[in-house]
Amino acid sequence: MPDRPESLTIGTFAKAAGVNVETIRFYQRRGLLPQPRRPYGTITRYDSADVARVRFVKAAQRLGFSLDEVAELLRLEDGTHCAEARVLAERKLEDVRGKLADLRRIETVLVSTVARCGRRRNAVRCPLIATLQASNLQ
Amino acid sequence: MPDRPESLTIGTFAKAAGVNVETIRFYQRRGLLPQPRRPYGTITRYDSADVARVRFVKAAQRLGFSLDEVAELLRLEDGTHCAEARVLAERKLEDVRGKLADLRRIETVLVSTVARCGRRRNAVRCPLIATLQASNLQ
DNA sequence: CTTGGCTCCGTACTTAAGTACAGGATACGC
DNA sequence: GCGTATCCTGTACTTAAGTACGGAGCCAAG
Ligand SMILES: [Zn+2]
Ligand SMILES: [Zn+2]
Ligand SMILES: [Zn+2]
Ligand SMILES: [Zn+2]
Repeated sequence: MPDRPESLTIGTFAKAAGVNVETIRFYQRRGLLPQPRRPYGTITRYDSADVARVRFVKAAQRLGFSLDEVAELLRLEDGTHCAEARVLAERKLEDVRGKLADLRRIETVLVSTVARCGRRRNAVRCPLIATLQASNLQ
Repeated sequence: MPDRPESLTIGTFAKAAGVNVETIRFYQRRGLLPQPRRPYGTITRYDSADVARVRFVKAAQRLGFSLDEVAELLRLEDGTHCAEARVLAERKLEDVRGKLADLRRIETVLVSTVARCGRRRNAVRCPLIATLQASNLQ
């Protein structure tokens, strides 16, 4: 990472991290990034460590961690709390598997619902709508 | 459905539909249920058709339709627009399959991440955290 | 040394799907 | 005919993850 240290204004920082400025400020308010402690009347500078931190947040988000959960992960950032980090990841894996099960069930119902639709033998009404109205869906 | 017609107050209606009163009013504001056109100073009564309508909303929601989408489905409620209903359902099925693919990818990454965690050979740091920091996750 | 573009900070708005509540009217049981 | 349960209406709050904006302040180029 050839990066001049302490050289980024918030705008270039945001661009480098692939988010926009408002998101940076939002993360500062949320404690995901340190508050900009400026001696008042100065412009804060950021470096590649800050960029890495935002990338960390985004990577964890892509795995389904909420910002609160990411904050927890960041507290373990020094990497000396393997057990705690593992618990968080395993819990998230359970979440993901739960959602997968829900979606598979929904997929099945939708497939059969679509199949019934358009296949109306001698019915006047759309069987898809009728099915929803009958509410015989789990 | 042995149900005295036009007999339900909003409270019993809500109970019968399995939602609470505020939700009924919310649906009225959102146009999912008709506005209570009362001759002023009277209490609106509801019947089993209203209950069925709320159940329809809930059934569609369980399949992942948003309230806006449910409103669209309700516009097709007479069942004479089979093609339109089918398009909506097929679009939703695509949504669901997209989400499934995302979650399967996330599951894979989480499984390997958890596996790396705790299995730190001669590293000082937790490999799970290190992985997130490296941001080498799709 | 001015001008235009960033930056800073605080506040308010956004979406979705409700939930909560205040203040007043009405209906029902006894 | 009184108490209270229920209703009606409107407004504001909730969560999550931002987005938008307004008024200053700072800074660098010309
Ligand atoms: Zn620890
Ligand atoms: Zn049509
Ligand atoms: Zn159909
Ligand atoms: Zn670990």
